[in-house]
Amino acid sequence: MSIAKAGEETMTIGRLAEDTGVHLETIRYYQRLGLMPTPPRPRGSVRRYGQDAAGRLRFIKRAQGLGFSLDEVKLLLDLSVGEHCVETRSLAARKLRIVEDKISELHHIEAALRKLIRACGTGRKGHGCPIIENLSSKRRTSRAGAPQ
Amino acid sequence: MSIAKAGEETMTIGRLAEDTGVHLETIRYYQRLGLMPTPPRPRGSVRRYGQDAAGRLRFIKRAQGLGFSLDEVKLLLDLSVGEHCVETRSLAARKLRIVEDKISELHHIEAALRKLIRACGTGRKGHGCPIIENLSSKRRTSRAGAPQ
DNA sequence: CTTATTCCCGTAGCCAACTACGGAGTCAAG
DNA sequence: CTTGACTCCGTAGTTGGCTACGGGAATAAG
Repeated sequence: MSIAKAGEETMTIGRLAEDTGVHLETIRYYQRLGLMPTPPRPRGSVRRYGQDAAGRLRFIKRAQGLGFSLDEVKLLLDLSVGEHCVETRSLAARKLRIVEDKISELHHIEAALRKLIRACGTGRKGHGCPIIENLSSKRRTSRAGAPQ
Repeated sequence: MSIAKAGEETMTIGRLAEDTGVHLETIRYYQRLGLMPTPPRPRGSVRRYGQDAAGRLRFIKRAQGLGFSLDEVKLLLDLSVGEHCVETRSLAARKLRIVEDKISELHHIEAALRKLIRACGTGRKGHGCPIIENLSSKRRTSRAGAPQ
């Protein structure tokens, strides 16, 4: 993992798309957004991509699946090259806080779902869903508000 | 919590919006989608809302903040009144699976972020971010793919 | 060399989730 | 009973994240 590349740019964009399961047009879209690099075109030829590109794509998709917006993903990626440790650290810390909040809220939902399933299994009907109970109260919001 | 309401519909939609921090137009939008109830208009007057409406709004926003789409939130809300336990149960179970997956992936990110912060704190620069390393590998995806 | 795929790239369309607009109806204060 | 704020409701615009289209350039296969 450490070494690699330098001359391994072998895939065309189509192959890259196929390999990663990311739509070709989406890759080009990411390039426009600056999320994916746009390798230079060898004079009068097509662009080539290596494994690093595939990894980056997978990263984007996973992070996105966790609720990060493309802008946030961009931030995360920028963090990763971190030369300026100060802001990098605070960015990461803020991200961490958000992630922790999400985890804790998800744990609430998880518990509520289990409860619901159990109640449902024992024949208990409606009568006030624990999911609703858990999430519709006014108390501490841990910073809810902005979706995602 | 069990009893309540029945005559407590006191807020106008503007007040409801203010109380919950949800944009007024968004509330009306949710009504159109069937996510929020549209109380009847007292002959020749304005609609009124109670605390239940506020709770429901908070629920929607929280669930959404956890990555549920409005359609999914609708499902969750429908689950909550569950009279038909069979499908309710399977729906809840599927939801639970998704929630668990999200939690586990978030734990990965959390660990990666902590690592990054620590590495950053000890003066270590770039040289391969743990976040990237964690998320860009090809191995098990636990069902990544569809964003959210 | 011809022909079939791909690439390239700009532009346009699509869906979810809002957000804004505008005119007519309501309500609350003075 | 007038005035200013708010509500109603339909329609239209916006943003994020894609996805599709189309014509011309590049390979790749025969």
